[in-house]
Amino acid sequence: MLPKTYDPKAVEDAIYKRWEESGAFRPESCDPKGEPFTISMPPPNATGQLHLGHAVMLALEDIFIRFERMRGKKTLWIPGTDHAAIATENVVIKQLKDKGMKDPRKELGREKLIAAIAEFVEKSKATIRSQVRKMGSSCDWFRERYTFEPALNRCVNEVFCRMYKDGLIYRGHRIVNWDPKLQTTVSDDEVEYKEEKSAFYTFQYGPFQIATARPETKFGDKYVVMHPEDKRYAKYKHGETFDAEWINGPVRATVIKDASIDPEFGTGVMTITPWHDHTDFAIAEKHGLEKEQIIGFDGKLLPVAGEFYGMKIDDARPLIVEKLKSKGLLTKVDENYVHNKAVSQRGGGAIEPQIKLQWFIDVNKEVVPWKGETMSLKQIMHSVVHHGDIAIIPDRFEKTYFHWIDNLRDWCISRQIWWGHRVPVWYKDDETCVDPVAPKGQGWEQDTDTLDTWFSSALWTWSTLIDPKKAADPSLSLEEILKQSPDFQTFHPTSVMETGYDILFFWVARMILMTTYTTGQIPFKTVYLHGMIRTRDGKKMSKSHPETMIDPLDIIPKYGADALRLSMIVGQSPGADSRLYEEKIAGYRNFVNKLWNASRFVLMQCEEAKIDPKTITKLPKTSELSLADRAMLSKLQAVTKKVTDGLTEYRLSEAGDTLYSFVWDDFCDWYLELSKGNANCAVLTHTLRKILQLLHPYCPFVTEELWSHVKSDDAGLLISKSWPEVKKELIDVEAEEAFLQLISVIQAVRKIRSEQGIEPGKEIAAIIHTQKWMDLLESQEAHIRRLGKIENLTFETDAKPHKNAASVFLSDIEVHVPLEGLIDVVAERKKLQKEKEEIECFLQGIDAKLQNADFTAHAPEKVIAAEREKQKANVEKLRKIEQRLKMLEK
RNA sequence: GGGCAAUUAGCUCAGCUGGUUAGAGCGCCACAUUGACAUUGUGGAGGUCACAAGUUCGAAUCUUGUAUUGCCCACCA
Repeated sequence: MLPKTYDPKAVEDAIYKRWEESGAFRPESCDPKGEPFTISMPPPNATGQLHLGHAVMLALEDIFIRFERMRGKKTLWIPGTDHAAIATENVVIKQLKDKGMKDPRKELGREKLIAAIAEFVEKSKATIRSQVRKMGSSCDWFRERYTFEPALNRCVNEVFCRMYKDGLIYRGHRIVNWDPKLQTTVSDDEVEYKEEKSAFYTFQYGPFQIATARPETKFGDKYVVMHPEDKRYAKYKHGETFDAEWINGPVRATVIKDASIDPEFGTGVMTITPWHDHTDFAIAEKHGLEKEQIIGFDGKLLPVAGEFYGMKIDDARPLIVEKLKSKGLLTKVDENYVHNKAVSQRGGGAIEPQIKLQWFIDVNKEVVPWKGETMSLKQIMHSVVHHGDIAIIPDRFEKTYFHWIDNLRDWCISRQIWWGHRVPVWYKDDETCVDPVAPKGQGWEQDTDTLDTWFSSALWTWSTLIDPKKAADPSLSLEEILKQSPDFQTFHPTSVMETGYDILFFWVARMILMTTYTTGQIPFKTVYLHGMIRTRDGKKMSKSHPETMIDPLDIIPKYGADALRLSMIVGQSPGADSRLYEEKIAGYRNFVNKLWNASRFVLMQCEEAKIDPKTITKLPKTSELSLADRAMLSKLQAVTKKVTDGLTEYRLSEAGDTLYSFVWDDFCDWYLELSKGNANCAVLTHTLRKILQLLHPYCPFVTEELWSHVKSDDAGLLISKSWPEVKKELIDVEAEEAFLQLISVIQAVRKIRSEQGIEPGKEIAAIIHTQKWMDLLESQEAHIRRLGKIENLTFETDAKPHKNAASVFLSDIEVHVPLEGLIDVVAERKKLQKEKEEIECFLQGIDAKLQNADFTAHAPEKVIAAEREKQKANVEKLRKIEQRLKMLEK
């Protein structure tokens, strides 16, 4: 016999092991003729622990996969981890520093640091693997991949070189986002803007007033820019020069007219610092102006700063202002100026724009063949979503996606860190060699930069499907490797890419870019974006506030993986943030336990009837079924359809919610209750089995465990069981309707009990006046007695009023419970009066509606018919209430 | 500055293309309790569906505007 309470801790790990050993996670175990269904798991960063974001991702993808697997598709879910270049290098460097090392990069050197990181990553991968298992993820571990493995490196190198040859990758001096703290460039998407209040200074610069928040960049300024239409400065001509006294003495400056200047802002004139500002750089490029570096890559001022040379910019700023002030050049200070400061998403330090020799991907060059046209990478990215090759759920993100593409600049892909795929370019004297493998001969030095981690992640959907052995064969081209990799041929393009909306640009867009370019295929057909999980107050969970964090690893032992999964999926709509807190998880834990006990009940009924549930293989004939049986089986068909449709259309929350209320409200609260006394074990078992099947994608552990107790002998694991089909012959609308009537009678009796304050346990009698439901109710007498706790039950067709009886009027039935002088006539009258008024008011509304010619002309017949029904039922009810009131008058 | 979303019960949220007297979970109140389940059951209280105007026979649902909140993008020297 099952224990009274479900204990997930006791069974989850063993069940997972059984699944894994059965081979059920592998596509090889599926029907070979099944249509492929593939998901590439977004690889968690190999930096440590899984968090709730991963848990959501794993739960959603596991639901997709389990559902499609049960539906007979050849499903493949590839797990993996990401080497997460900057993030991982940071973590390890920090760890080494905590151990007392001052500058790990210098002290260890490239080789040793990489070895240290690799060691850390291996440990971290092991942790992640076990955590992914804890969530119940049914992914194919034999195909686990890693973004920094040799096969991936091969792909990265091949793609890089091909893009270089196509002119899509170039090296150039361009303004980039420099992170002085991490000593590397970062891409535009890795820069965040934080609001900051700072002083805003206005200085005298020759005849002009110029405003700036960053006086420390102004040493090299020798251009003043203004709008060509600005009348205030009409007398100055473009290209004209003037002399000005400046920080370190006199300078000669040139006037530049450019329409990008906002005449309304500040004084309408500014000086520019092309080396350290994106906008200024663009102006300088346009007019062919000189550029000069002011701030070094270490964040300190260069010799151009004169006496301030070598100072950190933050320290120098007040001194520079002081100096200009003493020279009488400071004309105004606004202390409350609010502007956005660029900070590094990774390191958190200030970002300093710098001009640097870097590698870029050109997103505008139209050289890529796509569907018979030659397009730029930007255009392809736009096209595949625009033409519906790729659908984004929810679709509003398509707009965001297009907007991002429109604003996309060339992607800076080189990084000055050591952990990552190294740029496959070699230099020797003046020669440059771009090739996947190192050139032969002495003296070649490989480029010291590594690639943006998203460069390799962008290849994820297809690089994980290539055969690593083929990838190791240098004689094969990338095309040949793809052609000779059966997994790639079978499983690509993948079916669904499920990930958080926060990496739509970082990752999803880049996969589209790189995969269409490399393979000529889209990477996936559907993008499903989930929202962020927030705290109860709607705040972000952050590491800096540990009390706000919910750690899946704390939750799983306490509530079970199933409860956690449900709490993150039900009530959550795609793309929308949701809040998670323990009470919610506990609620689903209760649900899982309810299911457990319902199964226990079924098993007990079978035991009592001396029927082994494992021998039950089919349902009894319809003629042998009770009303409740037929109603239940009928309802089960509707639920099966709704859940199947919901899962097919990615409405997971709705389908989950349907199951939740079906199990709790219909199956447990009514069907099981009605089964007490005369249980039909075959129907009970059948229904429970179907429920377990339908719920399996949502809560795989508990359903698998229960399945082992109720399945038929020849059935294997639930994970490999086929998905329930809708059986039309079991749909029985009449039974469902009759069942509702039965329930309302029982509820009516309960209500009277409650309203009249009838003592608990005290048996009462009820008289039921029926019209058309007479036969039904008589046949259900035992149920009504038991569930309504009624001693005597009388059915009458003529509506003779009973004096000392409380009444409830249903549309077709009225129920009276005779009370021995207990009835409070005044209260009863008041209640009925109120009810009467309500019905009258309601009937007036319906009358008006039905009288309205426009309504009868426009409304669909179904709606009109429903209104008529309502009217009839309520008129009848009203009549009864009036009769009853008259009687009470006496 | 541009864009996207949200606003429904004390809290967290459903409510699909307009059509029963607007729902659920948690919380709250009352009652129940030996045998599936206290991780329970029954009953109940609680809502001018943010506001305003419009379209319609009919609006939580569609349109427009307003307010509040959140997010994304751009960025101003």
